[in-house]
Amino acid sequence: MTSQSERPEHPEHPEHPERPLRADAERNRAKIMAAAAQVFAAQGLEATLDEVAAAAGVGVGTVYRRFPDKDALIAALFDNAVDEIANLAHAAARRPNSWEALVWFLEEALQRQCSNRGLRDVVVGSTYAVDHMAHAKQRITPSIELLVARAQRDGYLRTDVVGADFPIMEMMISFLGNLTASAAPDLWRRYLTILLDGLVVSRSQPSVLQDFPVDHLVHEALHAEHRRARRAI
Amino acid sequence: MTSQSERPEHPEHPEHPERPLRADAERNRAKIMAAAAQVFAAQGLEATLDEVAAAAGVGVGTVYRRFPDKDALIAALFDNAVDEIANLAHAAARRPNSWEALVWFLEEALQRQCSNRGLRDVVVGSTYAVDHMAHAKQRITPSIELLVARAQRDGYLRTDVVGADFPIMEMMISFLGNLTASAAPDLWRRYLTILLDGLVVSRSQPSVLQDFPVDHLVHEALHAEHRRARRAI
DNA sequence: AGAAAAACGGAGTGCGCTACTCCGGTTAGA
DNA sequence: TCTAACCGGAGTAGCGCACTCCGTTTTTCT
Repeated sequence: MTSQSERPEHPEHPEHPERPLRADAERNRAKIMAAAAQVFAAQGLEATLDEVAAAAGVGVGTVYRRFPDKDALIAALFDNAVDEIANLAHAAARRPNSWEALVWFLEEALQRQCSNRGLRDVVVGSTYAVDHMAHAKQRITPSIELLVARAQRDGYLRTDVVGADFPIMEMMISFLGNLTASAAPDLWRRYLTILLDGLVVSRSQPSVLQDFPVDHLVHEALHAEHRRARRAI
Repeated sequence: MTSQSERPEHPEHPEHPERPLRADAERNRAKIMAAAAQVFAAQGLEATLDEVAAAAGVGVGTVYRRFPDKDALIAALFDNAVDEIANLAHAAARRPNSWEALVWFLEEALQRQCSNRGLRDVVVGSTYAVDHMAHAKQRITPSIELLVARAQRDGYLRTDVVGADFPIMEMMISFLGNLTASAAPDLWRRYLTILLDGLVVSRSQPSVLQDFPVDHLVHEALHAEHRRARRAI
């Protein structure tokens, strides 16, 4: 990511990024990235950098020594996540059956999105990593377009949907996934199945739906969510 | 709503709520409710009571004179919204065709939910009106259960879903609805159609999908959302 | 080993934001 | 006309969090 605005020289982010970090610094950098991924995935972007530092076992100062600000850290994580999903799309494209390729991609991508609240926050309205979104879109869109076109050509997928419908449906489902992540990490699959049953051209009977104690789970999930918001106990 | 915890006597909320308000006070109360409904629906519960007051054309003091705190105002609005949806469910139950009844209910309920961000905030994790949720659930659940059971009995609705699936699917869709409310207030209908195509027992071809310039709209919607979050311009 | 450079920790700071209060002025209604 | 009820909105209090600063520790180089 090239710095598009000449950032005022931060004392501890020298103009020679080539010089390798000291061993302990590099170790800490890795610990920070891992911890941040964990914390932001679990709590979303409102998580404090203090929390991230604590999870990484370092001080906040150390975090700020590696990343100029919260946004930079989040942007780095976001780029990683985008990479991963872009790779999934490519991998899917190499599958023989075009319907299974599409389904496989959706399942894999959603597995990531549903367990990553931070990802949702970036996509949906946070102020973080705003300028990385466009790049992510460019990166992923064409692959999805391809998967969709093939599934339609082969007569599996209804022809009145377009590539752009898929990110939307993914957002819908991953929203639910985030909500129920703690109570029932796989509940979203139930609704993906229903949605897929709505996306095939025709069918004579429903696909099998994974069973869940739905009523109970919803109660649990919302309760957990309310506790989360209350920020204590 | 009975006050379940003996609230310390607020000077301006006397113990005789029977005494009618003065004419201007009553007028203002109505203006506040209307403005609050509007503002919270549009912006969600993070909207300030200052904003509500401004929209109502009164001072903040006036708002606090009628409602002990923000939570009370929100709770009152929430109860209204729940009433409305409960009535929809009852009305739906009186329709002759059980499938059309279910579809009608979903469309009407979602129309409300999709244009009301505050409603979502209450349901999903806000700290406001927490204790009103249980009541709302009791109020609405049985009616939905009935609509579902009938549609299943008549062979329209797949039998592996349960009543509790519907609030979940509604949440999924209304999440999207809130997101795209400004850019394309009806986009959610597209995905409801697909979902419904996944909920019928069988079908030989897809239902007609309302057409949208989806790619463009998503871009718009997310952009708008990011601006909203930035809180300026 | 010893010195210089690099990195560390985490208490502290500043700031923005918002729920709520307070009181001098205004209005309804008898 | 008189007073109790009501109004407005500037001000307050307090929190939460991004970020800084500096005394201390660790690495690395000769």
